[in-house]
Amino acid sequence: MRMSDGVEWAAHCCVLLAVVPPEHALPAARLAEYHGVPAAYLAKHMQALARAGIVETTKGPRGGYRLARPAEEITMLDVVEAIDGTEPAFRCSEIRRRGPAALPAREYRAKCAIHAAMNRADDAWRLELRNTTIADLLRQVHRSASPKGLVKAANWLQEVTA
Amino acid sequence: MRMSDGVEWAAHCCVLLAVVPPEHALPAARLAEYHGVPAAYLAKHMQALARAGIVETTKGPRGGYRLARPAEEITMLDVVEAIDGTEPAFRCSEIRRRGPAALPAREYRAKCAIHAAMNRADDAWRLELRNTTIADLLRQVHRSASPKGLVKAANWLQEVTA
DNA sequence: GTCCCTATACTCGGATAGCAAGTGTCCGAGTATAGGCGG
DNA sequence: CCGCCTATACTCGGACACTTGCTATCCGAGTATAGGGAC
Repeated sequence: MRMSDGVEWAAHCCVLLAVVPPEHALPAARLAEYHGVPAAYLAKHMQALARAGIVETTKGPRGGYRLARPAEEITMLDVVEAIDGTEPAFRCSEIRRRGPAALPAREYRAKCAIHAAMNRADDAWRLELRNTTIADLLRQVHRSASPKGLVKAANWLQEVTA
Repeated sequence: MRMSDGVEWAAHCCVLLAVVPPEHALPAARLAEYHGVPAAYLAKHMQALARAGIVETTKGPRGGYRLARPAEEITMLDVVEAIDGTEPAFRCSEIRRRGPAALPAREYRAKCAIHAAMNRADDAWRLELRNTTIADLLRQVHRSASPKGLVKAANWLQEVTA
């Protein structure tokens, strides 16, 4: 069970966009440059964020991406679901209804126990992701990152938004 | 992010094996027959369960699989990890260390915030799976399944273990 | 000097190849059993 | 009749094709800007 690498990229991009002044936008090429990832592929994932309403876009010169709402209101779950889809990892194929002990469909009123257990775990996972916002991540980075790194990042931002 | 279908199959097989008398064993072909799935492919997953020490095998006639320990001591997480692997779905590639704002490795003492958030969610997921045992599932099935189905399953079992 | 127009360059967006991992299958190694043979 | 031996058939186990979905890339559609020209 592997999560798409795009989730990591998208999350980092959201954190970076959260520190960009709202009147400015960052194009996909700059986001890719900052994170050292392929620009064309990152663009694909940014599209997914745009479709999900997490970021909004401006075309043309001085255009690019910006957060569509305050970082406090963007959860980790929003980002994960935008990139990876909203479907649970586990898909019950109802194999209990097959084979020699199968019964007519109406006899299966109760949910499959295994399916239910998987759903509980999935819910716990989603709850945890929902409890972390982009703003939380940003605070954490501000608190724990090396001062040198913050300065370097700020300088780079000022250069590209100039 | 898709989980292998084998997890569902393996879980159902464990539940079924939990009701087989300990002195009997069920070959992969019978397990596949009961669940209506391809025998050859199910065998592959049963091998994984055997490697993980969840089931033990007996070769030759009257051989097959049986649980290696009481159903109370086999968790859903055991089964999932046996089939799907123990690695977390999210893999941090440390892209924060790349690009124009990168620093020497020693500057990154704190864990990546995004990585940490993903790990928390992953831990919550695993905790929930660890809290459900095969015995729990079996009890749930006994309680909620249609009586007809239980009888039908019991008859089938008696036939193949005869 | 001011306004308008046009050409430009830059942006996103979706459609298109490539590849890795999961899916599905098969045949060979090993063993408990059942039957036959000898005592 | 009893015990041993052999052949058998049944089991798991790992090695081999195939398909789906993620990875990676490119080119076309649309737009804000900048520059030039007319007034």
